[in-house]
Amino acid sequence: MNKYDFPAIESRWQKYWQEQGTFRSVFQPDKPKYYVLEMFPYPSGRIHMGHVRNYTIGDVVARYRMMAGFNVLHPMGFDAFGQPAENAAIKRGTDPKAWTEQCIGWMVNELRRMGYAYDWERELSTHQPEYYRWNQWIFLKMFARGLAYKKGSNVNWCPACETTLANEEVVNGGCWRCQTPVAQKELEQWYLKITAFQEELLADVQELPQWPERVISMQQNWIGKSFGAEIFFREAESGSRIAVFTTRPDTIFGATYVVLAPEHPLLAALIRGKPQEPEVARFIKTAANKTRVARLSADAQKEGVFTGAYAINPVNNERIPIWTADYVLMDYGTGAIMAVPTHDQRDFLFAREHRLPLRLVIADAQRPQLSPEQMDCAYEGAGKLVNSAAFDGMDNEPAKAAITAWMQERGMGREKIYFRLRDWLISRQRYWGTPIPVIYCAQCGTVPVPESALPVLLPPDAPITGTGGSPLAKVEAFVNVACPKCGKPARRETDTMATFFDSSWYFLRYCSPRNSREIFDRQEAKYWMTVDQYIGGIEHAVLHLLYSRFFTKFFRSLGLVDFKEPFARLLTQGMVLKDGEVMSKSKGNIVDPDEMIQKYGADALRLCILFAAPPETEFDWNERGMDGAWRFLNRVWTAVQETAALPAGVEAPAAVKDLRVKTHATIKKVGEEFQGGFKFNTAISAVMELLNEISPALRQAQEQTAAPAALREALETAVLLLAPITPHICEELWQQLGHAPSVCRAAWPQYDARVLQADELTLVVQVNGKVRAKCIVPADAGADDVKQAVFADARVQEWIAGKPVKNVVIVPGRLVNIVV
RNA sequence: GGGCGAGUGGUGGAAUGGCAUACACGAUGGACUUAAAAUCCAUUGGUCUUUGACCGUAAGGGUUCGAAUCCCUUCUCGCCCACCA
Repeated sequence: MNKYDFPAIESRWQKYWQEQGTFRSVFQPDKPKYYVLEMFPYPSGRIHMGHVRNYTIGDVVARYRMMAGFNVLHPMGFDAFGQPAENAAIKRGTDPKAWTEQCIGWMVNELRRMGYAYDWERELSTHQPEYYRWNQWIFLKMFARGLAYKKGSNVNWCPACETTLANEEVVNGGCWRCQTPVAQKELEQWYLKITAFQEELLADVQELPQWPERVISMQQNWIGKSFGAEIFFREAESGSRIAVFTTRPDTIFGATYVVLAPEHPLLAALIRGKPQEPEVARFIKTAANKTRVARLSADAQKEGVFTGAYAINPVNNERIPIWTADYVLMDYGTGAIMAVPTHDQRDFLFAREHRLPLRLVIADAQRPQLSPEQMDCAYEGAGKLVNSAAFDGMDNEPAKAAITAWMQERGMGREKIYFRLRDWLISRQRYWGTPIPVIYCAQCGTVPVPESALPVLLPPDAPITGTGGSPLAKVEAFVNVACPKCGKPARRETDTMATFFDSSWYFLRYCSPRNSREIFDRQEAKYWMTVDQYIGGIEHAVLHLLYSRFFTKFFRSLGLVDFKEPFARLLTQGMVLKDGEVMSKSKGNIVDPDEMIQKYGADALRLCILFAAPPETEFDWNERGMDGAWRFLNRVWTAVQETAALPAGVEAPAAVKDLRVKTHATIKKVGEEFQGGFKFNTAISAVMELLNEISPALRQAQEQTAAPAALREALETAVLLLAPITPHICEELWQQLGHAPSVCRAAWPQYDARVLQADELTLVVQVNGKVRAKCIVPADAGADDVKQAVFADARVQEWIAGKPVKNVVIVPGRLVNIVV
């Protein structure tokens, strides 16, 4: 029997789908919808195995939903702005736009060769003015509400990319793109006030039960809400207020010194004229020059110096020294802490190094005799308060609130909540991005570009060198503009937006991608949104996925949408590794999907990548899996050919009963996985098992030169169940089995519960928990019948011979355990 | 340092309180072939006194009639966060 000719079959059906518009999705408000979305790619020019895995998972879900009768939206587009296009421009002198569009062209071709069921009519690319004008529109809406603002601050700076970075883009102290250690730089930049939504972003994770726990906890961690107290110390000489933030107000009586961050604004005044001034000034300078990584690295010594000044602890009027140390950060809390070395490990280490005093205020019930001198680490556990005046003897947990309330009454402090989340820095000193629609006028100040003047087009002729600041600043025709307010000469903002801005709302644009009047059609968005199933890499857990939630909440505040969360259900697929490592050009270990398509076909690649492991698990690429997938598809192919060659036979109920049971059990299993279990590997193995039962049935049919109906049913079922996974070969086989195309329009098979209802069951019989026999009983046998049948078994008798039966445990339909 | 997750044949993995190792890969043997490839068939956790028994899911303990699965202790690996007060 001939092997199936995948190059011909795959291109034939790809052409058919394109010509027929099989995957075009149309707004039909009365039809149940299903929106499947995979995170859109950066157009690097080539798809890699990670893309293949991501998009194949999405494609199976989309195709399954189509067959199950849903109106499916399954779009694809390109996250086209970004640095690689500029780097290509610098390296090869190409135009970023031309380079990007060429890459998009290549990728579209590769995606088509994989047979993905995308509605290509909805394709969008973020570098098109028709798209990015809405970025600018969103920016203006935020600006009008004070949610986009410019401020001078110490910002993350990547020296290699020569641009600023958002906090979320700093990974392990390095640039997320090139790993270069991030420096700090004082710059005036544009921010989006994501913190305005911090409470909602935190609370609404409750609305995301279908998200992986891991992503939820990463977001919670990132937003970082801490409950505590702000306590007002006073400087002993001047009486100026030093606010500290603590989550442990219960330890206030144990504070033995205060530490200010080196950048703390009060510091200069504190040291002025004191003998410590030069040393402290030197320390401040050194700290400022350290990179964030060096300063925050866990094993770095806690460095600090005494300022010469003292603070008064409001609760007991104690005079304690003020230090400055680089373990205190200006950008969290108040930039100042009260140090309680007995109950905070960092303070403990610092106090020991600098011989600062310790006082125990929480008793450790395990070690009641413990004195501060004996401690070799801080006691951070619970206990009763000691050395804490009126609060002695109170449990420390209730003491937190009690002390805070007590301080609040006396004006010594107040309850306070701090978040770790910072506003989102979006200015980038790069060319290939959305121009920020703002004009600076000497007279009118910062003036937003009027909506009617959008889009602010990216000029095509900027000099891209990778150095020397924003390329747009060098384009006179772009920079020089009349002030929209007063008409006098003014200058445009020359920074562009971070590209994560572009991807924070693209899922809404897909609902009406050609709408030129508004950002999206509200009716269509209301119909299609929310995204029912979103699929992408875990690396976006606190980047794209947080920003998209933020934008959605902003749109809701504008009344543009009426839902809280954009992605109802999220699947984070694992990485595809090669020899235990991430595939990368520099390691030279890239497996090219195109090569696999040429050698084995797109269907085999799709099957292989889904069968290798459950979708969340990372797995190591192995080409042997391709052989296995190819072999399986050929077995299916051959089985259909051979069955089609046989005349239809008479049903022989007894002989084919098992095959029918298997067929319907497989429908049940595969349907469950496609609906949400998403263990495609076991769904595929279920179909393989079905084929393993089809093979002997087929051989028997060939001997009798007639194909029983159950055999046909089993084969047709296998083709339908495989159709979402390996669509090309299934289209071909579906036709060969005598059906009109397309298999995508065929109804998803339903299992018949009556077929699965067996009249006889095989029970496992255990004696003392060990399997000793198997016993066939009628399905409707009662406990007594089962006992009788089991005890009648000769092997069971052998094992219980002469021993008194203590207990018999019966698990209906499964097992009997006899305890002797 | 904190949090989360994982550890099962030669390999990827299945089983999430009820037959451990489904399905596949690899390996071995056989059929077909002049030969090879492909295909098909069989075997494939370990040990032993091999028609069968015992052992076996990182290690040890516990709960249970019954544990890979639940609980405790330990070890190893992975990921995330991390002087966040």
